[in-house]
Amino acid sequence: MLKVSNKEVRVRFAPSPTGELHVGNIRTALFDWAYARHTGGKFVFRIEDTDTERVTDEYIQAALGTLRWLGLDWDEGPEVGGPYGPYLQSQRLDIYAKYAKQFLDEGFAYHCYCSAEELEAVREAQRAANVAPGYNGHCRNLTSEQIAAYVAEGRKPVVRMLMPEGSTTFTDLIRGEVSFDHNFVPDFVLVRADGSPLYTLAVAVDDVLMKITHVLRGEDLLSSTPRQIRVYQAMGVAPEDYPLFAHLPFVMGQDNAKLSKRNGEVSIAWYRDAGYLPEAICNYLALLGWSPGEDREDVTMKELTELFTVERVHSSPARFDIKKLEAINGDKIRALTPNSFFDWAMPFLTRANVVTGTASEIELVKKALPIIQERIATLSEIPPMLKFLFTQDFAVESDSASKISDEQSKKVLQASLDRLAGLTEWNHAAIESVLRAALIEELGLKPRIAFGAVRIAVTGSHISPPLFESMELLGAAKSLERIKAALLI
RNA sequence: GGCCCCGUCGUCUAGUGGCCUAGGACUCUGGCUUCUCAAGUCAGCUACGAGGGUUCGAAUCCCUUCGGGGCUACCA
Repeated sequence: MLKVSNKEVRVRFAPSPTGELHVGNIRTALFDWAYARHTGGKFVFRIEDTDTERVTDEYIQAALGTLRWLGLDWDEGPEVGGPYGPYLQSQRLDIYAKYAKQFLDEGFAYHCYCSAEELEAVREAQRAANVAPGYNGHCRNLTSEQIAAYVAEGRKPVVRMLMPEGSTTFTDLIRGEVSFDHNFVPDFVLVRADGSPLYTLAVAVDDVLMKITHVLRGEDLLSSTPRQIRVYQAMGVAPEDYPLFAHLPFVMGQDNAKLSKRNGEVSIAWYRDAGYLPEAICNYLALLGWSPGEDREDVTMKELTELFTVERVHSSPARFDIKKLEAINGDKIRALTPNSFFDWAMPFLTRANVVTGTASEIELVKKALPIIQERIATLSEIPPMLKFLFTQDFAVESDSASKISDEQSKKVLQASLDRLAGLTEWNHAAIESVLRAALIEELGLKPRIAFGAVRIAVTGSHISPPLFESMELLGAAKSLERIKAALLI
């Protein structure tokens, strides 16, 4: 039975930045963060960079930037420090070395001189014999003569943990009791031949030293848990002080399985550049493997911290569906205040070279944003939608041009031009009223036909923000000029 | 192959023995609204993987089976 503890909750997110963080990583980070905030505990951010071959400083920086952008603030970790630092494993090598030596001295681990080739041969044989694969314990009880011989050969040993007979059983907060027979948990390597530590050592040592109380991580680490627990035992940690484990279900790609570049495994930076809001990404990701219940789906970051519990995380994997993310993003955009929508929009407009940022442009942007706020799902749709208001070299889109080259369109445009030219007050209500009179009543046309032609002439496309508002914002001079020009198409 | 995890509409999920002729959301289809596109709104399609039990009663408990996934590294 789980013991109720009144210790302060300490949760860690400990990625190994061998690439940019993707939605799966972030979902884990989000749950870690939400759980820490929900319980009033600490959110610890640790970098697992023991794999020096694959982890790069660039990826580490990107990881920090991603969490910050998403609003997942950490209480301890890189840049902010904390009482149990350093929080980069590459800076804790002496600590791991100390424990490795201690395990060796106390008989929990031993030197293994087997070469990669020998190990591979053993695995081959095991596969062929159809028995459980894993280290065969060859170096467990080497005599001093054997050791001397290996050393003489120039072999450098790894440090290998000795898994005793028996089994390891623990209670996963999401999956219940899980048990592994040690026959299927072979002796594992703690320290490489070059003296550098492996994840298996570092993760367990750090979780203990950093006083981590809850380990919420991906399901792929479920089967490494017995190894981690063995390290706790070697460290002399009492069972009641082991962290509690909760293995989160996978986030999988659109179609079948595994996240890939094609479906979801793209960096969060990609989503940022594509115009997704942090709140939307977090809200959507929160729904992958968790739900607030009561037919609710829309949650703010604050609500997430209030509602999130591991009890409501379920055990089956979830498919990443960008369509739903998009829908949620649209909802979040619509919920933005005018000021904050403006703040989000400007970088997209400048990056797309639609505006440069002059005072007059900003004024126009502020007037234009309200008419498009409810018609977009991502911020990247803003530039193409507002381009017609700012462009210096206006031209009707080629596929729309053909729709206004017929006789009827010419009549519509000419009539519009005549009436609009006489307009003394240039505002959307006035524009609408004269155009309705001229096109709908006098020419007897259907609104969609009549206004469609004007829309193409003025905005350059058959899809645009509301026509009359668009014309008001464009101004009389440009609007008339464009209609005139369209007459010549 | 072995070990471990998982299995409700196409997708995310609600559901912890009777409230379930299974609810919500996204997608899709159709309608309304309508100056286009959206938004809004109404309706529709579609699910408890299968087979056995237990029980008055099962999506919910048990067993088997099938299917999916993970691990099986001097990666994490």
